[in-house]
Amino acid sequence: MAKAAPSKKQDSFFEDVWDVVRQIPKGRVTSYGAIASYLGTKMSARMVGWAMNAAHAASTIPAQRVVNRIGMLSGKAHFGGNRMQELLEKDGVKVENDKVVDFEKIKWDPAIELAL
DNA sequence: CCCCTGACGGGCG
DNA sequence: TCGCCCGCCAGGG
Repeated sequence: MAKAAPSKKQDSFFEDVWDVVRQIPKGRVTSYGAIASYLGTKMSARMVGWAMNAAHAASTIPAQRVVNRIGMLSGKAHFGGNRMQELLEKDGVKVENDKVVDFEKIKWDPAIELAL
């Protein structure tokens, strides 16, 4: 329906966040802050989490690969039960006590990986 | 229009 | 080293 919008204004950085999350390789994880920093909103990691909330509704977004800075499955509750952990383990990511094992080792930083 | 909450992060005590 | 508080941005009541 021809919304005739002069410019979509990128639909906010939400799509940008999803695009980054979609590029996260299997077996790798990243943090909200890393994505926020890559987008330039490093001070507002919360917004990344907010985008994830919308991403969950859209599906097709491996939001389970996005955890907080300590590698804890902070958004696990939003997946329902231990769905997030199961998805991560299926990706080859070991999770223990709601936390990613060797998080620092498998951490995927978009500011570095996508900088290439 | 004002107030509160939220999947975070960093600083200070 | 652990714990508490403030800051950012946007949506909902």
